[in-house]
Amino acid sequence: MGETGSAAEGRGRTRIQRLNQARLLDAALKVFSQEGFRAATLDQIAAEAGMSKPNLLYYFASKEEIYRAVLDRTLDLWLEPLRGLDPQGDPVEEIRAYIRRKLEMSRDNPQESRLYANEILRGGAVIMAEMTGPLRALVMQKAAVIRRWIAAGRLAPHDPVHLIFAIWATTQHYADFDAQIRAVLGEDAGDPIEGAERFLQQLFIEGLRPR
Amino acid sequence: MGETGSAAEGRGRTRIQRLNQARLLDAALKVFSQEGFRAATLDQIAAEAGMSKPNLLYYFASKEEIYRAVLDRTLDLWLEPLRGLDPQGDPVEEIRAYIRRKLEMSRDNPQESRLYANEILRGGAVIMAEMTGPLRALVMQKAAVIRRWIAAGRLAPHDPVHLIFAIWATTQHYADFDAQIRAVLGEDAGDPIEGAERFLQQLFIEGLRPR
DNA sequence: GGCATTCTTGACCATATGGTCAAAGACGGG
DNA sequence: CCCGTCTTTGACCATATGGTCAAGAATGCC
Repeated sequence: MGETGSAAEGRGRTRIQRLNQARLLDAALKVFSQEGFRAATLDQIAAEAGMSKPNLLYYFASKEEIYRAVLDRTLDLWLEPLRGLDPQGDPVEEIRAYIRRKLEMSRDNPQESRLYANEILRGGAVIMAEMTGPLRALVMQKAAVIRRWIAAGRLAPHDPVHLIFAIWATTQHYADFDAQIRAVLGEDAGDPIEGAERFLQQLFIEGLRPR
Repeated sequence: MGETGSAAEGRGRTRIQRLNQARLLDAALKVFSQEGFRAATLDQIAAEAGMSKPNLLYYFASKEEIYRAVLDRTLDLWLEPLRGLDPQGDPVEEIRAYIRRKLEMSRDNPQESRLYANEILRGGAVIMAEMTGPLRALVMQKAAVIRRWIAAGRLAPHDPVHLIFAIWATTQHYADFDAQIRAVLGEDAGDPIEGAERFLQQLFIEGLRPR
């Protein structure tokens, strides 16, 4: 008897299950990231995945379940760049590398970024537990690393948590506010993220004051 | 004969019209900013304004019309801080003041910020004209000012448009991602924006490199 | 105080949407 | 190639939602 897909992705038992769950999660990411939870419809997601709505509901028991599944799948990807901040590395170089990784993420996975933006704008009820749990813990851990760097005089004194917020804000901005950035920059201008990389590296390290 | 409110706000002819249109726009701001266009419902907005749905539709002919009215009303407010960047002022002090004004905006008008974030996440079709028109023009004008400051050696050389993006991103982040910020900081910590002000002023001006 | 105009809303409509169900169709081990 | 299991979907249901309408309630000018 089928436990009708109440388990998330990797747990599909048969080949067809794994394939279709993956197709559905991709489709759901696309739709949820553009529309947000409430405005997205199961018909849209099913159509995007090339199947019928009842078939979607065969794999995921409800709209909320597939939404949670997409969010879960994305969370790890989302924390990875910060995890890579190496306490043993050179502080300035580590921050540079973190900014670079986050910008790559905005370029290669803008949908994931918008999915989170949508969720958090709505209040983030669905992922509140991840935020006050693993996310908060990781931020605190890396903030401690940065504080040690500062204490050793290898970084100017700044609040490390707000520093992390600033890196999130500036890098994710290029995914979340893409429409505005293209409108302001004009269509002709090349990839905004290339300019962003140069600019952010310099701003974060050197600041605006002339020397 | 009633032209049934097809005009936006200030144009209400009678006292009751002005009052009710204002009440509806406030309610609409609240609901649209939290839910986004599609997920918001007219019933919600009407209830929030303390009246019936047909009465809402007496003042605004459709959901899209009240949505546009809210967006329009907010746009000016939104551009004001950048308009205040004074070409005659001291460059570092002007940037500082701009960051301060934008942070105040995030603290005092977070709903407006989220309204825009929602709209732009969806692709910004409704305000595309404002973005490629007035917004783009203002950004280009102020970018020219910043470029002159740089040419005069009064600011370190940076791409001025990306600088404006970075200020938008970091300051609006505290309104748009409020839920995440509070989750990471914990409930106890005071007003996040106070810490943000100190941090951003320092980051933008001095950067991270120790000296 | 009476009347035209402006406001307000209960009842209603068409459509969209999350979700159910039963029956048909594809798969795969024996 | 047969049969039990897994997939798939058309038809359907209850509810929500944007919007209409006609009639009643205020309002304000004369």
